[in-house]
Amino acid sequence: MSRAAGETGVQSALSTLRILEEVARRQPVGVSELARIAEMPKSSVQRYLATLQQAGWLRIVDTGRARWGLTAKPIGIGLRAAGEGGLREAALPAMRALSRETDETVHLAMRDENSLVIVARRDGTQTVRTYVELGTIAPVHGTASGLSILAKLPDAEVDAIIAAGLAAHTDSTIVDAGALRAEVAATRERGYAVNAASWWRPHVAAIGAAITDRAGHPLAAFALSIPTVRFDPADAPRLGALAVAAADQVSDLLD
Amino acid sequence: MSRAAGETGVQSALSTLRILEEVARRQPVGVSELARIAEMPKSSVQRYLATLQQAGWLRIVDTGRARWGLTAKPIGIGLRAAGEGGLREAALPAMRALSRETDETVHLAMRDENSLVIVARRDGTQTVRTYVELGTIAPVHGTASGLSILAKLPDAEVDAIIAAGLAAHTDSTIVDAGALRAEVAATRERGYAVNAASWWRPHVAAIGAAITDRAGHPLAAFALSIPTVRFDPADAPRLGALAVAAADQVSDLLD
DNA sequence: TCCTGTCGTTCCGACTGTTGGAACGACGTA
DNA sequence: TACGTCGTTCCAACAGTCGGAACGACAGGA
Repeated sequence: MSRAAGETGVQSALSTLRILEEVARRQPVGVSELARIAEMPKSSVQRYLATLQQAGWLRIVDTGRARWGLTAKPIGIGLRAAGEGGLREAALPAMRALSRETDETVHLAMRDENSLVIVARRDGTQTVRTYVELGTIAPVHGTASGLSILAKLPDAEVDAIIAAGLAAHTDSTIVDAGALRAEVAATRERGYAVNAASWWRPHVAAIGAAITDRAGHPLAAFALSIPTVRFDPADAPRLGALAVAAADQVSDLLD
Repeated sequence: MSRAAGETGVQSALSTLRILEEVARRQPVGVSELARIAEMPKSSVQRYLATLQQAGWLRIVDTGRARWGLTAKPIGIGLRAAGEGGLREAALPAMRALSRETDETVHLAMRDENSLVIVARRDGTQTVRTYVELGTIAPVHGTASGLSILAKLPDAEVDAIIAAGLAAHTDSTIVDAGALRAEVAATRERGYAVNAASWWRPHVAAIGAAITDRAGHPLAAFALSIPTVRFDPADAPRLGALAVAAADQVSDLLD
């Protein structure tokens, strides 16, 4: 049951969690809209909302029209998932500095198995900027952050991720095992990762540098996220060096 | 259904959420321990865990002995609950400074209806310190943070909170409506709140100062958390002034 | 002004998904 | 060796969930 990957599972609980996530993404939001989005009967959604309210996760934000939103309970859960240790806290000053030095948007992405979660963002001042919502989950094999992390992993782990499958997100996502290994090798040589081809999101290029713990295991990464229209490959070495310096600085801070 | 406060609700979903919270608090943790804590049959807990795994919230951290822990998904949800706006981010530097100036532990608590959530902590260097786990939910009427917030609310809202009930947490928690109103008045006069009597947790005194938005509505509060054995009421004015200054500084930073 | 579409909410019978006791092999300890 | 506890699996009986249908309230257009 635990490994069949999509077999059994308490249906009503899955639906309820689905609604919770949808509310988190769209709050404040009403019953009918949720029912449409999740493709569930309105009455079922209503019941799930009441359940989540009873559990203390949601509440009605706007009593007039019954718009639902999150309570503070998820904050506590989220903080524990992020680890009290506070990689995020440790990284924020360096992020700010990196953003100022480069005048570009900086993302902090934490690794979670085969995916990344964007946990912090710092915008540059450019008139054209990239945008990613915090909490977004991104693929390791399709982002500069992810590649900078792969580059610091032993080959066995890289192979495990390849074995798990390389999903395409744009026309240029690297889906070939050999091509990905080559890119990892190139990243190792450079010290930073370059995504000039919009692997994940259209029109977005990026430069990534990994943050590691004492043992050299990659935990997270900084990414400079730049619209392709403004991205000049000639700048990559300069930006890469800055990103690596910022990431190393954070790495040194960690216990 | 939505207001009966503890009536209907999808049982299995409630149980599943319960397990999720328990895992968050005690990770890494195993099936049997969870079953004991939550007082549920082991097989049910196992099913809930599988469900949460399927939904992407949990995963087995230690495959050898099947210890469960959180994935990164809750981070995203938690970030949204905290508000991308980033009160937390805005407050961190001021917290650090306040902690250094006073050499005491500083907490940042966000208001959520009638309760507070501790969302950040900064320790002082003292040999005896107070400890609160991040994500902990605290009562508004029983903490210095809470009182500093109440003091910035209109009387009608204070009355609403009184009407909701004043639960006792220690012998000295303020449970009398009149006494609470008096304490609110005293806090308004002072500008900061003082909990010298361990209202909430035994042996813990505190000084609280509220953070407000542009309109003057209190959103959160700083608290200097000090073991009663070391707390000197004569220090309160000095510490209070520092806390208020730090809180005001953050208030000014918000949009 | 009436009408129509959509909102949030409530109800209840049919039925399906959930429940939890029991039993398993593996492991660690006395 | 024997015992306790661990995580895991199975399945029949049942309790809980499901979702269509209908409600009053509201907003906008004809």
